[in-house]
Amino acid sequence: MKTSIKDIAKSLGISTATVSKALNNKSGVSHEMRIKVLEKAKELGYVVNNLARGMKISKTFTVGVLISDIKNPYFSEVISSMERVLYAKKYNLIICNVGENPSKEREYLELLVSKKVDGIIAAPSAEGQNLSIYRKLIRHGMKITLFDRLVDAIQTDSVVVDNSSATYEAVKYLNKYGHSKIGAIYGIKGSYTGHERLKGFLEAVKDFNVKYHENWVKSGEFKEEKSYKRAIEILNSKDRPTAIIAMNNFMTLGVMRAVKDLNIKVPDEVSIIGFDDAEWMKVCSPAVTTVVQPTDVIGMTAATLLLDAIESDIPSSPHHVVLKTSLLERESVAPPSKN
Amino acid sequence: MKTSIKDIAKSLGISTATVSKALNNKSGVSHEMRIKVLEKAKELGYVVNNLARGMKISKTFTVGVLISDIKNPYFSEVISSMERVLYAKKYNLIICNVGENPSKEREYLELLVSKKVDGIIAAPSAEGQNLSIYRKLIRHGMKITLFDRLVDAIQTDSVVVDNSSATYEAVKYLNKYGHSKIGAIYGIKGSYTGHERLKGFLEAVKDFNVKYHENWVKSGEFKEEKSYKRAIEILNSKDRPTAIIAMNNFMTLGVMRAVKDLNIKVPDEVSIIGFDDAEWMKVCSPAVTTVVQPTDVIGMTAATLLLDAIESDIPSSPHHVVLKTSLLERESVAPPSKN
DNA sequence: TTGTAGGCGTTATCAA
DNA sequence: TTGATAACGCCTACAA
Repeated sequence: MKTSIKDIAKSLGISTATVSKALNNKSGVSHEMRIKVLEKAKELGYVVNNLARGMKISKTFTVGVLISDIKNPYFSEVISSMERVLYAKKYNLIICNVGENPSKEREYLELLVSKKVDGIIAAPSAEGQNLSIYRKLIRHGMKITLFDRLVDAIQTDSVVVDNSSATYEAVKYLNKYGHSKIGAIYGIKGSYTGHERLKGFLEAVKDFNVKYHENWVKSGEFKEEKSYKRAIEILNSKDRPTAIIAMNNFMTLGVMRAVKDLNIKVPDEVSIIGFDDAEWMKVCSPAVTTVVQPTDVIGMTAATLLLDAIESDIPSSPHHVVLKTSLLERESVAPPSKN
Repeated sequence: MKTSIKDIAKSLGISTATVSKALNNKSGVSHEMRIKVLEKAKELGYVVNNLARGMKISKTFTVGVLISDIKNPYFSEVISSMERVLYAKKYNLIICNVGENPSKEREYLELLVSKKVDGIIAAPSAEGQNLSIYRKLIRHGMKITLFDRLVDAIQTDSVVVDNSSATYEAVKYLNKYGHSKIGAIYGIKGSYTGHERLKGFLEAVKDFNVKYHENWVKSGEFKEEKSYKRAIEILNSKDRPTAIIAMNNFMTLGVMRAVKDLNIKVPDEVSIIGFDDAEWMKVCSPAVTTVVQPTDVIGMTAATLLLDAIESDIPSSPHHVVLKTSLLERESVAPPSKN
């Protein structure tokens, strides 16, 4: 536990330099000596001190992962996938769960640099208050990969999904089923994903001549409870839409709870398209047709991008990866009823 | 980014000792000097190097959290709660997602000691192959708090839930509704939670004179797919039970999918009690009556226990906290039908 | 092949 | 109040 290379050296009557070389498979040690050192190390229960090591080689094999909510299955799936690729290369990850709290984000960011992480993977806080900090970090050489929420103003690797075309396609799909009165629960206009998804929706509404009514399109602020209330309002309006699109997993849940509580038959009376995939969407009745994000690929890509940046010394221009979402057809969409 | 106290010292024409004292609010610096140092530090964008610091003070403000699956909402909820209390005291957490892979668990454990974490919160791998390692770590002074899966053989703080009485109560509840033919999908006998939950079930079966049939009680190995298959088998048996208890969230999902695919009405034709709570359980039809674990309290307690152990120098005898589960009544239980 | 010694950035002890 | 200096454990020229 607290044995150092000094102890090994002393007990073997050799120098710490030799021990270090032996332990790190460097040249300059005889085979026999290396064996002896390795054995002694095991015997003494030696474990390298990565603080000292990191200080010397300026590398900690640690990366920070900054997200808004680890309870959100989207994030835990992405993290799980990141962990897989990072672990394969012996990197650890420090989780920074910042909610939507910019000052917590700031504190964590500073903590990460003080701990000398080799890089950061971040889904920056929605409103982008800390843009300048990210920029400063990058300028100072910190490797950063952004995901989920893209910040155009930051020149660095990023991974996002085709948010606007995702909702565009959702509208198109509903339209093909004959829907021309489509409502939506969107996130937050000021956030990247919120903005993009709403944009795609509105474009499609225009392109496909879908009726638009401001009472049908409301913000659920990415939250279940808000969405539940907004959905109730929409569904209770006199001339209600025949279909509703929810723009993330929590909001989808809110909408589904709303139709359940109002005792509205899905998809007979109203069709629903969700966003993100979650276990419950396949067991609930009806199973929810939804736009799914490839969380596994998102995590892998982000981690790989960061690793590449860390391990290559020549900084290349930023890679911007845009991944495709797909519409998973289940049971919550049908042609509108004829009344 | 790469300014050190040396830079501050030099640019102010003073010694690093003074700078250090000023920065750390230690006595032995004049007020004026402290101000000057603080200003210069900000001007130069100084950030402490926690590797060097940790090396000196033997403290990293980092704890490792070792779990089997971060995608499991049980764990992500617990972690979220741990993060809250840890963050409040400026500790970071390193996530170790080990699946059910003992060698990965071993590697991560070693990584954690090499990174000099101040403590470890762990839900040890099910079969307990690495017991001796945990024991050795504790003997060497590492602070460890176990949760979810208790290992009696390890003398250290722990927090678990009253697993056996949880399933016992579930049977009792069903029995009160008139069920005397009750099936179960349990986890893995060799694991702590798997064992305990099955034990409580069997005890209740005996105490309440519930009919027992080995075809009704099968292992879902904590997995959805297995449980789905086992549930299908149970439900297709000629003399099937009138109620089924599933013993974790994934297995509950498997059972619910099974009844859905077999087109069996719940709770009219068969009653179901799940384990753990998840979003989907409240939206699916019927909403699932389930045994819920207080994930929030579990995480808080484990983190607090660890923090206490870290921050007190006199080692006290281990605290074993057992938290209560509760049965959340929703819609999936009714009296058995009369055929 | 092996060893010596300096330094990574801090903090802490002891003098000045 | 301030400063010089020795660690913490490791790696790495460079010298032997």
